[in-house]
Amino acid sequence: MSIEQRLQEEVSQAFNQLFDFKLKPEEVAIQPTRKEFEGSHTFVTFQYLKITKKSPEQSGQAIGEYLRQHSDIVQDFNVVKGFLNLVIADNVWLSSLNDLRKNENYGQLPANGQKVMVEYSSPNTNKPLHLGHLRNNFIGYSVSEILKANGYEVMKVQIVNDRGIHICKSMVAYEKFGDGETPESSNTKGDHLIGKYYVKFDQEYKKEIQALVAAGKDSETAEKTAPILLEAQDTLQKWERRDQKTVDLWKKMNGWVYKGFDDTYHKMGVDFDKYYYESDTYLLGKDIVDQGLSSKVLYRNDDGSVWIDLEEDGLDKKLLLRSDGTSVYMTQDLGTADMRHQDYPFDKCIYVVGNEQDYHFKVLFLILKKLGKDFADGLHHLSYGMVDLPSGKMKSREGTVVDADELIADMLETATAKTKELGKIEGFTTKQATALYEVLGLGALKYFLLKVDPKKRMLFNPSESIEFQGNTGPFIQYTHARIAAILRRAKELNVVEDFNAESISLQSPERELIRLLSEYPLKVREAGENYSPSVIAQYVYDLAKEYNRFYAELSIFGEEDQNIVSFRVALSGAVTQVIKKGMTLLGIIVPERM
RNA sequence: GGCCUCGUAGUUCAAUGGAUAGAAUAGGAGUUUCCUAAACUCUAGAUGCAGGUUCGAUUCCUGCCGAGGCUACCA
Repeated sequence: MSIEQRLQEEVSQAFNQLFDFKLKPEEVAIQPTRKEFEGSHTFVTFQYLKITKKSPEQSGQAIGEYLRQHSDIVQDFNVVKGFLNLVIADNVWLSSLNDLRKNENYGQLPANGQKVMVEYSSPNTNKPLHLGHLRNNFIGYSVSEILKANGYEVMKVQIVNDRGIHICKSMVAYEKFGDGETPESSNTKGDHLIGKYYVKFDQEYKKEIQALVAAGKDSETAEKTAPILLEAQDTLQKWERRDQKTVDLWKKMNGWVYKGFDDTYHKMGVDFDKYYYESDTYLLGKDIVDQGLSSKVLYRNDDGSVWIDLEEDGLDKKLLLRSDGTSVYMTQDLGTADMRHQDYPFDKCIYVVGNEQDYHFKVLFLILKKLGKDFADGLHHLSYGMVDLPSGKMKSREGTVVDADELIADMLETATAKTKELGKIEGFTTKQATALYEVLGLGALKYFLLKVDPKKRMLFNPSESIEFQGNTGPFIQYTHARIAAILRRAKELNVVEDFNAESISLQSPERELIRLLSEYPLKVREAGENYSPSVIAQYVYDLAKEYNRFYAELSIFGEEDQNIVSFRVALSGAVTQVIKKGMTLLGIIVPERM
């Protein structure tokens, strides 16, 4: 049982004894004590005054007095206004350190028998990945790891948007201007090559529009009738008719893109258990629409189109089948959700998708619920905010995107330069040094994107956002490497990590470190409940920061008392383990030296 | 227009309705015969505006101002 839980029990007993009131232990609100007061746990009395029928101060005093006399773990207390600050005995801290040290699975909750599907990444195949995708992928991967730590069985999937007008645009431009170029012939990553033709399409399209306008057409007509656009639409129709030549080209070009994506995913350190392809799923959902019609959840218009009316729920009417009987995005998503639930009978399914689709998912989930799908309650849209640039939103057509591959390469370069400048790679082989640069560059990038609450929009300034000092990935990695050095030295000196708790009186950074360590499982749970890697990121930073304070203030091997040396080495070992676990949840590797 | 987010130090981010609103960075001042200075210490600096609910509001409610998003028989 954690210290917090024990306190809840004891406060509950105090209420029973002092005020003859049955307060459930889980209803006892304990919060961390602010730095400037003595103690580690604080019980706030205000909300219980109706029960105690005393002033805040008197209530705190009474409960504090009771705990000091009857509690096994409370050594002392003080009351400031209505806040009862509790001081936990050192031996309690020390034994809790020993408990968590011995627990290899510390922070890993037991399996809860529930299955979760996490969908993330899900790119279009007409252009390379960009900064927004990086945030998506890092969040998706990290949330999957966090859910595993919370006892879920996790299936990571993505649905590749491999068909549609966008890829046809690249295809048309490639046929017109490609001249047989391949990734090999031009030494270009496949996804970048396709992206090049997507941009080319847009340039030609704009030229044609201008020409048409110059010839006297109004701009709206020009936009709709530009020959190259008609060609793209024609290509889409040929694709849907399974025209062999079109399908062959489509396969070839998508193949190039997948190779490029795989390369980027590999560099990013993310992976998937299963891929879905929209070319396989875009026709799904019609049978669900039929069911919906017969159960009268949906209705058919005079022109034959099928709709659902969500106005009672404060939303609009939504189209589900066009008048010509073809489906729309929503239809396909209905079908896909149903199919995925059959593939993998999940209890929860998390869609990691940007917040511009908030409305879409609200509608999707509501329709599934109205159609009586029992899995609808387990669906969750993990809606994350856009990554903005100082110039505003990224727009691929305006060339203001930050390319994922380029950014990763930049990070590596910066990490390399920084490391060399600090002269930190003495004794490293070239291979080790390269590996370290990757770990640091990627760590900085991932931490930067994950430390912010996913829900919030965030700003990325290419020239100054990624730092290696302060609240950053490398700061935490550095702390880990420092501790690793301590542990290596301890091994050389044959320091045993077992210590005698009786004779140790804790210094404040030591007590604070153990307190932080004991919070870790709570943070894992909080991160899981909120689908928020940022909870872990902030926590690991706090832990690393506190360790550095400890490191600066107290000597480990300079201490004469060998028992204290053992204790400090043991504490360091526990800190490094938790840092590593936490960073692993974020998908960030921590180095042994740097 | 309607609907949904969001406004916190110069800047980028924190804060289950709790105490004197935390960090980082940029600024100022320091720390290395001592386990890695990518570190540590000190200093200065913020809740858009106006009301309301509450013992207590950055947090909840209303209005205003400002930023962004959604509002396709596109995906």
